[in-house]
Amino acid sequence: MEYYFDNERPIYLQLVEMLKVEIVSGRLKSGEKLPSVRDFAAEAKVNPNTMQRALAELEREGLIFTERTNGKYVTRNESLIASQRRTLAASIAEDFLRRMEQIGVDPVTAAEYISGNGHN
Amino acid sequence: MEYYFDNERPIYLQLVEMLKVEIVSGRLKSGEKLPSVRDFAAEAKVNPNTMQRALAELEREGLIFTERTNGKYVTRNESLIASQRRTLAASIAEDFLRRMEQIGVDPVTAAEYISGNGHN
Amino acid sequence: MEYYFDNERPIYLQLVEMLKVEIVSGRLKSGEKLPSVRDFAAEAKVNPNTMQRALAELEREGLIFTERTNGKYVTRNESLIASQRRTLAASIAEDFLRRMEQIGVDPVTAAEYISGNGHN
Amino acid sequence: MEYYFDNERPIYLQLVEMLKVEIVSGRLKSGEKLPSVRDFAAEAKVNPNTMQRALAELEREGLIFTERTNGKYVTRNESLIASQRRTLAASIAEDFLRRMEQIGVDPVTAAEYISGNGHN
DNA sequence: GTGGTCTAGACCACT
DNA sequence: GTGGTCTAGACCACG
Repeated sequence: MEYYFDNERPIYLQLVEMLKVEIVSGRLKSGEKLPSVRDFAAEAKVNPNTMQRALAELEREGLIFTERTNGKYVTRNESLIASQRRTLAASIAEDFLRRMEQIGVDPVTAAEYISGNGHN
Repeated sequence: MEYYFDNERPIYLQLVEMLKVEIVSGRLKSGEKLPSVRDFAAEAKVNPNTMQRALAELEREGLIFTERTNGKYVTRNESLIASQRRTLAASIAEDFLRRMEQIGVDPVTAAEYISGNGHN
Repeated sequence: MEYYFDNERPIYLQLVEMLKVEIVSGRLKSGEKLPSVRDFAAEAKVNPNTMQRALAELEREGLIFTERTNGKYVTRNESLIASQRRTLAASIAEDFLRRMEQIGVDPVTAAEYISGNGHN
Repeated sequence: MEYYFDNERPIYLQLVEMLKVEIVSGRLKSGEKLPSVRDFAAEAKVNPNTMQRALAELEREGLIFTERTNGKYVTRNESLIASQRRTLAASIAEDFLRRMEQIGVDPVTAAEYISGNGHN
């Protein structure tokens, strides 16, 4: 996994988003053990505290859990993962429609670009 | 119009994209005279050379034209603008599907998030 | 306000509890401006980051809110404060009954110590 | 039994309280022989002198007595134990009301949290 | 001056 | 070696 950060938003929030994508996509599997905070931070080239903060946020959302002194794991609650996927998908869809509206394309026409009917 | 740039890509290319959106959306109207390069650059807080480069690229694509000693104008070729809108829309749609695939949502399901049927 | 911390639990959590008590008791009034994070930290003799963490937690719970570049304020949502007071009271009551049970006093007898009937 | 001490108060006093709870709750039975001071101290992970001091205090209050060369025993005076239980219960009740007052809950409302009527 | 973020480095409990 | 916490100090955007 590649980590690119822009300077506009907090790194820890960008980490949260990227990790969330990894989880809901299944690339980080339900129940899978994560690297140690230190290793994970090194991999992403951020300070361990920053990674810790991101993981704490994911834990707060229930997507990962901690076994004390042992490590952190992706939640085994697959329905929660599915729910988060739907939420993410909805926000991606919203963003899509917003960008389409920005260039003067109404939602119905926008939908045609997805379902692949009668244009271009 | 707000101008935010990230450091990952050339600023002039980001300008090209933003200006293209302004044109195909109609916020910059067909035939409308643009501000002087100097003013335009000041408005976007970039170096005039950078703005010049972005406008040259738009001219190369036919979206604007120059009246020597007089200024630059948005093209009056509305079918070209429409064509560019379709191209932009197609790339936005492509990006949408790519992001959906990233999180494990197939195109058919993705389309339902747009047409608003049977998900969530 | 006096700040004493024990070493068994994180300082920031102890801060959260103490500040919550201040708010639900009304000593920190609804809508009242808090001291700056730095001043507040100095007053409590903790590192500003620690105070920041405690305040972030209170904000997450909705008990305080931030006006960017301006300061932090106690929520104006008085029903939320009342709700938190009930929650806190319930946990204090639970603790009371637990301690009474610890020394072999059943809940009914325990209640008499509160309502002040026929014992001692 | 678990022994946790905070650093704010003398350990021997904390021991006194914990042992008193054990006695009035009946987990240490009337007439029961206590472990040797040495063993008792080891169990609680404190210095034998500290344990000795705690037991001396309990003896002063009559809750335990010493058979010279033989060991220490919980008092057989059950009415004293019962009296101590009432005293302890009263102080727990007092603490409860104090904490409730701290958060702005008056005694009558506090009592309802115990009897379980008409709140929340 | 405000809050927010990030880094570096340390110490702790737990196993 | 693990996560958790704390401190110190720095930089940033915003107004």
